[in-house]
Amino acid sequence: MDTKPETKLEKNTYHHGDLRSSLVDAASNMLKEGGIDGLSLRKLADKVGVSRTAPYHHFKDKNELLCAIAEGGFSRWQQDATAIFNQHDLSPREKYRQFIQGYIAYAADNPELYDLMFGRTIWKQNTATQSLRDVAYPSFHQQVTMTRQWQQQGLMPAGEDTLRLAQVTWGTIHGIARLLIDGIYADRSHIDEMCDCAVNLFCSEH
Amino acid sequence: MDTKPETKLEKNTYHHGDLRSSLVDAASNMLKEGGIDGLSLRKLADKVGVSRTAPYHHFKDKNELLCAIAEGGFSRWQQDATAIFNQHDLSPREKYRQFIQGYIAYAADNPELYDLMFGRTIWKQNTATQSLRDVAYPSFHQQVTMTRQWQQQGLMPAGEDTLRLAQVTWGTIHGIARLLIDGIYADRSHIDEMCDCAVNLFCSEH
DNA sequence: CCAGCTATCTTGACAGCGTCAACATAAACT
DNA sequence: AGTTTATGTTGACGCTGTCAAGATAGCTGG
Repeated sequence: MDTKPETKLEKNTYHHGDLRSSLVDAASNMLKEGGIDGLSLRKLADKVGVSRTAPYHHFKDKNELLCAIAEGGFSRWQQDATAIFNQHDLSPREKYRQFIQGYIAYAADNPELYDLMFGRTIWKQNTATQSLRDVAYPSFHQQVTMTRQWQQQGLMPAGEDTLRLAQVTWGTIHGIARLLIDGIYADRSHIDEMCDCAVNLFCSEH
Repeated sequence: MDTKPETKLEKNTYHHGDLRSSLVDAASNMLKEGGIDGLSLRKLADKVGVSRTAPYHHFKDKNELLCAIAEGGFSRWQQDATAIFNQHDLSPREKYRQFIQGYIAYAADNPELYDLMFGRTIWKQNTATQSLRDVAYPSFHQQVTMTRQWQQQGLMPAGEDTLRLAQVTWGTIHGIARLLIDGIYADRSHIDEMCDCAVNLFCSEH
């Protein structure tokens, strides 16, 4: 035999030692390649070098694995987002522009991951893990919090109900992201112009 | 045997007679029930009363069947849309409000169909049938045409590039529709308020 | 130090899926 | 009437997710 995949610290033991995170890592790559449907638990197990059913000792089913992947996606996006928000010396309007540009860029760079994070596979079926919820819900809620702030800064119309405004503005960037990653708008080259257009519509005159 | 599904005009012949449209009909229902993944060609054939592979004489593969279903979805939406546009005695603003409300209502009433029509299954994989393209592309393009008209009517900002504006406004209603049918915004009860909010953002003062 | 418990990994099996190949039937055309 | 063509059938293959049962190894208590 001896055909096990070698890593630096390969122990080649019966027990893998760190299978769970290895699975999430490899699965994230597989997701990137072939999307949710292209992510096969059997191929995944094969890639990591364990038997078909080994993953089932770390994830109840495919859904739980997907939730784990999505969780990582939310964490990384949260980092990107706070990096944008923490920038100084930027007008609120410019900061908002960068935010939605960064949002769509994240989606465009990780289309399959975005589809997993904000797609129906997890949310429509209502199969989100608790730990995924713990990461995702704050991310959803942040959109409302930020919207309130933007209203207070005079960037967005104060007259509108904050929740509705957040839903519409997030809906917009989500919709643009989806049109992009779903292949309806093929070219990324116009993203910037679209973001500018959205900012013009949503934000009061500079 | 005699277990064939009976219809009024049941001929019980070897040849079905109208299998193709029967398949599309039954498949549309199945889609409504279980979504794209829940639509199984084998169950479908069983439901219609033919053998597993009979559908393959009418559709090259599952994708072609899906395209045929989507085609019907576009036709029906086109009817709804023109009905809205043909209304008289309505201000442009009110007409636009009814349009986006109707759009989202159509999506909410036919979530799985909408997912098929505007989802990645068909467009990302670039597997749309020619006849589907012939129905879908005009529908996409209409959004631009209407946007230009709305700009000329003074409803939407004339300064913005028409194509970008169309992309952003369509992106918005598409995004809201998706958030709704993907189970991220669970309740339909706030649709009207969201539409009002969107109209306020996009359209100049009445 | 060793017995036993538990976590982990294995092979075997099953039902469901889309789809190809080969064959059967009926209708349509020459 | 005879042949082609359209449409239906059964059989088979490889893929999928997942359950059940058995094997191994590491941990924990006596």
